[in-house]
Amino acid sequence: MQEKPNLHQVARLAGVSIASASRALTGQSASAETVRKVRSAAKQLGYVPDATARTLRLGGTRQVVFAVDDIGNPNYVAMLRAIEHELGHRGIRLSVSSTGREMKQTLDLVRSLNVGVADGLIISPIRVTPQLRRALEECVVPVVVIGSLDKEVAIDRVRVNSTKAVEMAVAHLVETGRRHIAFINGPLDTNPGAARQLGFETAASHHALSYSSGHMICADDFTAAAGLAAGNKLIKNLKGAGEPIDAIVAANDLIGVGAISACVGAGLQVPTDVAVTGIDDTEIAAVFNPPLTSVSLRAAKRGRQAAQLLLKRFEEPFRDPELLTVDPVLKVRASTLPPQPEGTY
Amino acid sequence: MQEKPNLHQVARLAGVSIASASRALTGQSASAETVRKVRSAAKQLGYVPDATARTLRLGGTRQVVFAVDDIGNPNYVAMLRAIEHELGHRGIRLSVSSTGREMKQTLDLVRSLNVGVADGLIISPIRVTPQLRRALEECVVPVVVIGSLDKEVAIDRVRVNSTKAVEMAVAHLVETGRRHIAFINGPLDTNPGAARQLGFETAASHHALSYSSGHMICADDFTAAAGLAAGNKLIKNLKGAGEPIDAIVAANDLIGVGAISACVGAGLQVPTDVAVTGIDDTEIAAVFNPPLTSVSLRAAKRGRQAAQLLLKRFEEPFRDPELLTVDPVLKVRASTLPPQPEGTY
DNA sequence: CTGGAAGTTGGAAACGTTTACAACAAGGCA
DNA sequence: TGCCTTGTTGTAAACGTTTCCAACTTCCAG
Repeated sequence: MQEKPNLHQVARLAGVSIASASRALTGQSASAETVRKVRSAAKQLGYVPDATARTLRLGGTRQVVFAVDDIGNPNYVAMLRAIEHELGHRGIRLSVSSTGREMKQTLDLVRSLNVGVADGLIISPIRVTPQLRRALEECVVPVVVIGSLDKEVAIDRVRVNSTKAVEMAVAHLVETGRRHIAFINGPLDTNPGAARQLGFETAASHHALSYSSGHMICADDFTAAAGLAAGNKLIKNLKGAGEPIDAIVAANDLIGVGAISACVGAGLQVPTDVAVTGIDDTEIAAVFNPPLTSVSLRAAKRGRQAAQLLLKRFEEPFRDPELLTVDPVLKVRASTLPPQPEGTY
Repeated sequence: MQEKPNLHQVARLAGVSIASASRALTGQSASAETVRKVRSAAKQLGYVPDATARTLRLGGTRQVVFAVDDIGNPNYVAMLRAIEHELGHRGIRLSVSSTGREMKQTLDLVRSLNVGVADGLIISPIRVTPQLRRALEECVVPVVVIGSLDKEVAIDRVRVNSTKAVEMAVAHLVETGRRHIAFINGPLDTNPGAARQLGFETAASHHALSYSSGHMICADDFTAAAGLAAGNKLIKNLKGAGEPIDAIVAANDLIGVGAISACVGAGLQVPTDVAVTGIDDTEIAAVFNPPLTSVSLRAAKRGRQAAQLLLKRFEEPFRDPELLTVDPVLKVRASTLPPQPEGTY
């Protein structure tokens, strides 16, 4: 820890005015001699310009905030990496905020942007209240939303059809011979939860699957631990009701992983007895035991696109808001191998 | 997006000087009448004080940076949560930086602190070069290191004995009847990698285990994918050499998870044929299939302590640097059940 | 030799806030 | 009444930077 010198001291040491010192360092018009003197003085003192003062003068911290509910979810980590990559080489720092389930924290965060902490916000909220929507609309810096917003608002947005993702998962299970499919969702009061619920019900009726309310259960959140708990409960309930299942669709990979553990704990083989699918296609899916079939929601691509939208808006603040949509893609792995390997026919 | 009003406008609307306006809002001496007028004017305009200007005047952005190599590692997420919790209710924002394996990025980050972007840094580096050590020493803001630093430097630090953690893992395996133990480490040029290597070799000789160099392999990094690749290679090598193993110690949970997948892929049952242990006791350990025995390195506790050290240093900038040590604890799960259940004796 | 162009320089203002200081009013006490 | 205390207010300086503007030098063409 050392005291940091300021431009006055550099200028004094170089024997020039602070205006000249500033120009010499920022590369404005200055004589070669002045530049040399100032550079040398700056180096000698270890001078670095103060970011706060510069920000105040210039307007614009070169910082963007990325806000998610749970940074522990690998899905968001994938987004984060993509955003960081996109913004990083433009000299923009990324500040990550894991807001958790407290809506107040999220609101505080958005409001804190109004005090000039950052130049922009990329947010992927799972719960959207009217307050949050208003806060986002009224934000003094550009906002890009990854996900849903219920009502149309004039904000740049990247979305993915996760309803369709669930439908794809169900279709895949049906195609590989499963008919008794259960669904472990996340909380229904979240946007992803609601969309996926719709997807399951649509697909179930489309494929004329018979299912009862006992086939659907909601985990407390989108984590593996919650998935395990919900999976245990689901299996117990269905066993009690005498309704066997041969497949589980999980609302995301973490829940899916928890569900597999629940199956194994209950003595059910995956995929022999029960097939399991996840959603998100996170890193864990490929290395789980067995590897988890999952529907990719293209987190990295969405992150990249969100960053690009934000950059575009920096350039042209008054563009019409844009809505980008990416399509889910199915990744088949061992957790949904057919009960009798197809090769045996 | 709206234009943001400043204090001048509030003062003008309230019919007072900006000094009075500032005092009224910050709660200094001001008459009830003035406070009322200013408050009302501020609310009417939607005024929020500008953080940059305030920072410039007051000194001190209320922001701290947390830097890690890979935010995708749940271990760091646990630290992050603890730090955020500790700093959050003191009104300090936490900015997360995932520096990746590029040393240059880390150096840039540390240097960027010298421009006044944040008031402090908590860093958990896995590779420490002399340059990095120097940059940390010369940093103008307080730094707390979670992890090793090779040489003693005058910086607050929280450490854990991960050498001992590996020894505990090996001891546990030996106690449960394993004798042919392999080790999948992370990169040896990292501090955790080096410490764990030492731990394995110490423990192996202490328990008089016979092992060849073929029993030790290094994954490319501390991820599950690298663990899977290394696990595959390890199994193939040992099979080629005709050296069977009955246990694998992995340098962290992600590698451990990858190792289990490798075993399963090679037709080895876990824990019946091969026991596997991880390190870190991250969330994934409890929900994996089978649940992974792991040695907790108390990530949350270390994060909390690091945050507290930083806060203490804010209070007293010239305290002597402190070194806190936490002890690892073993969490036994199904991945190391003895080959013959102990109950059968 | 003079006028202007081109290039360089320093003074001072600005960004938006907080606060030291002085001025002022009101009130109490001798 | 005069003096001191107490409380409130406004002016102005400060934080560290960038940049407008005017002044200065140098040089060249007329």
